[in-house]
Amino acid sequence: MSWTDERVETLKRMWAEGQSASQIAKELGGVTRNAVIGKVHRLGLSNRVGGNGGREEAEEEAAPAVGAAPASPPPAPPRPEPARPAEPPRAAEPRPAPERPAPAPAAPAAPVPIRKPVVTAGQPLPPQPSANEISPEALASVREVEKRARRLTLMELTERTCKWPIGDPATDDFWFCGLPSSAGKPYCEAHVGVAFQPMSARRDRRR
DNA sequence: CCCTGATTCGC
DNA sequence: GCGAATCAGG
Repeated sequence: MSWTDERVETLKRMWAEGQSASQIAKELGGVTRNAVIGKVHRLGLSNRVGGNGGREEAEEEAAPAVGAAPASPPPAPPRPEPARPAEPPRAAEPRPAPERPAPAPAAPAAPVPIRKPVVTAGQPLPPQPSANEISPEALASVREVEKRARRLTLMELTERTCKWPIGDPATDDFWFCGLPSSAGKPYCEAHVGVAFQPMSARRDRRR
């Protein structure tokens, strides 16, 4: 596969959308995420500024002051470092405002400058499956599984981890199930059972 | 272990 | 120019 104009365009578009390199690679096909990243760099669109959805870490290397480093300094061949241009003329978009597919009725993201435990308990919990419309087996399965949940944080979730929220988001007592999700589904087997119910299963409960 | 992007360097 | 290997971090 080669970087045709079309493929490059797709790459640019998806990268601008904030898609990860691996997602782009998957979409394009025939390339790895490394290839995508390499291309991104060659195209000079590294810094994904703007509504940056992904986090980046930029660690600085401390310059070894003087003398030799005590433990195993590689020969360090001559590394001609071209002078950096003052500032790359990056188009600065104030806020791309990427469309979010998820309405996310979650807790209000209050501007909390404080890092203290803002444990505002007593908030209304997100809708939890009520026992009276779920099969006893599924319920039991869920309770069982939640004892073994991996208790993942938001950042630890992946495409193949169960994203079922457990606990109160307003407190520290909150995590995601994190067990292996069943193929293509957002939840593990147990939570799929309570998340997706055939209409027939929720027979008219009397009001 | 899953993931992320960054960098290097032989091709 | 390309991208696998490697690195570095979450």
